[in-house]
Amino acid sequence: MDKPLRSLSRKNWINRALQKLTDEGIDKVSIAALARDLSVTKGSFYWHFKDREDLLQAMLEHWEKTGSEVVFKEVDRVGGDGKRRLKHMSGIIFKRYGDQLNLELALRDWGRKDPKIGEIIAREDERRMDYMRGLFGEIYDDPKIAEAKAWLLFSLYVGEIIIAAPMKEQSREELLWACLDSLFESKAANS
Amino acid sequence: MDKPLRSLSRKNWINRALQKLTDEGIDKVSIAALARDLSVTKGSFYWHFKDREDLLQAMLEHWEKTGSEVVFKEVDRVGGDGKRRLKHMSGIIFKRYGDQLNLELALRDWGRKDPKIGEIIAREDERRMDYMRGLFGEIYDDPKIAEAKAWLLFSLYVGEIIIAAPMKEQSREELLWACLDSLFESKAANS
DNA sequence: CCAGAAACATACCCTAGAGTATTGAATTTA
DNA sequence: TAAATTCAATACTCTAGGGTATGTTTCTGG
Repeated sequence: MDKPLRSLSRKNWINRALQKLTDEGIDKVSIAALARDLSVTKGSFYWHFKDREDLLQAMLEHWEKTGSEVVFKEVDRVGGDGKRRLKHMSGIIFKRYGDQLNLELALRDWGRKDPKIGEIIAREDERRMDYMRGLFGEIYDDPKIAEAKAWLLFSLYVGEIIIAAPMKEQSREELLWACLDSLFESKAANS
Repeated sequence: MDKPLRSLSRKNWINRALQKLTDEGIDKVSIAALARDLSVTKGSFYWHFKDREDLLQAMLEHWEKTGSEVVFKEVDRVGGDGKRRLKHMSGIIFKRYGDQLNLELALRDWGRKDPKIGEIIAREDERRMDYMRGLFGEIYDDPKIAEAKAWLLFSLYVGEIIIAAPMKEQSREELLWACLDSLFESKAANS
């Protein structure tokens, strides 16, 4: 099925580039450095890609395809009420590890520097918020409360990536679930 | 009081550099670019600084001096119980705007690339978490709950900076305060 | 008014990286 | 087997940036 290993494919380049983006940020995603990593010369790169922009575009497309849409689909497939789906989704998110989280961060940082990328990230974020706001809407009558809860959960997702402080009272898993539970304890709940 | 404007000071360079860091990330903090911005040549830079490392160090020191310690001092000065201090602190944080938040983000991104910077950020984060955990400890008996609440609040602080989705049910201020209120509504509260 | 220092300019070297054009080798395909 | 296609190497150009060495101006105190 796979193409012979002796020759590289676009996908090889994209994967390496995503790794570099994860590790060192978008500015360090240089053709020269990638070529060194892949033990080839730039001649190969310019066969597979028009220019650097072409590569960056391809990286984005790859990310969008493996984004949150996949998670939503899976959560909806299993089903359940709002609370159940939120817990299901959080379980998936909490299971993500190192590189996956760092890629998310590196992309967001890229988005802050480049407005074009920023818009893509923003659309993705809006989809996520819409989804979570909808689920919390099943739990809380007040749409303002539902939005606040959704925002807190979203913040929890991204906060974990960015906060560098150690947990002192419990493990990471324990803490995240305690945070989630905290979001379901409210006088304003209607179900 | 001020030195004559015709000649630049270290502080001028540092400020410009922090601005560049905020706007375009640490990789774009180049001596050449800063010199262009300041309408001088590199000759000036190397009078005020030994090399680029010297500048980056100076930028960090400036940030550490204007960090969270200032906020803690102010909150403790006004005083009150845990809940009151947390609200007071949040009021200060929520008032921060554009550049100040983006600098925070840019620094964290820098910290992810450079382990030495990462450690400085981590120490700062730990101080912040310790402070908030202590205050929530006044409200919740269970230290695990207190830590979770502190983590959620910290996540809210940083989440606001990074999440690009628009609020749809309320203004930014309303939402943030609704989030904060949500953190104080718990069956496990003891006061 | 002049010596020295402070602040900057000029001119240079060196490296990294984007991009192009041409060439060369391996594989397919006819 | 010969030709075409695929993939990569080589050899260049051009620009940006770090760093150094040295020249030039402007300010300041004696």
